[in-house]
Amino acid sequence: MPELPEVEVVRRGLDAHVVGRTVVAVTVHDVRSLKRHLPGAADFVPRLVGRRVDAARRRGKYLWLVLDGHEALLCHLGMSGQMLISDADAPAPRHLRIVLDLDDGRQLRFVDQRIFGGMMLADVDDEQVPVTIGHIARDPLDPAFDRDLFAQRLRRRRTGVKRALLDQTLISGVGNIYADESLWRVPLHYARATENLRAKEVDALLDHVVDVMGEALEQGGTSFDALYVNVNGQSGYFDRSLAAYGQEGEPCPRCGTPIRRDAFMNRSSFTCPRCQPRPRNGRF
DNA sequence: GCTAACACCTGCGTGC
DNA sequence: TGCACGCAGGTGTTAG
Repeated sequence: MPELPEVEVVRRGLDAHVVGRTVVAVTVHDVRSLKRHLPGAADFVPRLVGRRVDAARRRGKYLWLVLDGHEALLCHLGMSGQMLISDADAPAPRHLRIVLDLDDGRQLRFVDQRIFGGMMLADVDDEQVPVTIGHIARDPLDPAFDRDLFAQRLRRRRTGVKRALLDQTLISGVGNIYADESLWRVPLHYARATENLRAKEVDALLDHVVDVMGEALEQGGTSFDALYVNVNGQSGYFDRSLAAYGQEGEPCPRCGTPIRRDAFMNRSSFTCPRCQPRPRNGRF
């Protein structure tokens, strides 16, 4: 499931293989991957053909290729999206949705099993950020990320700390995996009320978010199956380092208590019941 | 304005 | 063997 480190691995691959190339043809195999491009494939294809890719950029889990002119090809990988660089004659993978033929004879292929991701063309602002993601907050690996502003906004919220971490308008790039890992490291229970968090706890939480994502990035991201891969189709190794996420019943690496799984926001939360006790007045 | 619930979507694993 | 169902979860929309 691509979160910030996985998306950054893909961005680096695009930076190496796609920047400087020109799109010579576009094939849309499944229009559902263009559901955020409201004018549809009939508009998407001719607008993209002939465009040169000037840069590969990212904010949180959003990824975009800056095109010549004031436009970008914006992409979100959703839960199962992949951006693969392939030779044009390589066999088409299952769930191939969109293909960009490049001027070096290779293809940029968008593969997405569950179709939660997609592509769209968008205008960019003066900082070359697509205007359609103007509401997405900066991510904690962004040099311009403002820690004080984040802490201020977090403590104004009236919700649980994990719910806030997953809110991309407050802080971007954090998904279920890294939220659970960061909270385990502090340690904090996911239901701790944001308004009761102490400044030191917010500070520690941010430090751990940055650390856990940095470590994941060094290991090429997290992979539980073949769904997350870099542009060359290779998986990362960070799943071998997870302390809490997906470890139900396994001993907590800190105290040995079995990790517990709770239903949370139609998904799962993993905590150590001893290190991360449930708060009395928690918010879910 | 803020928060929470829900729909979207497919493949895999499990139980019957 | 085949079917039904639950689960995985990021984002946008809608309701309160």
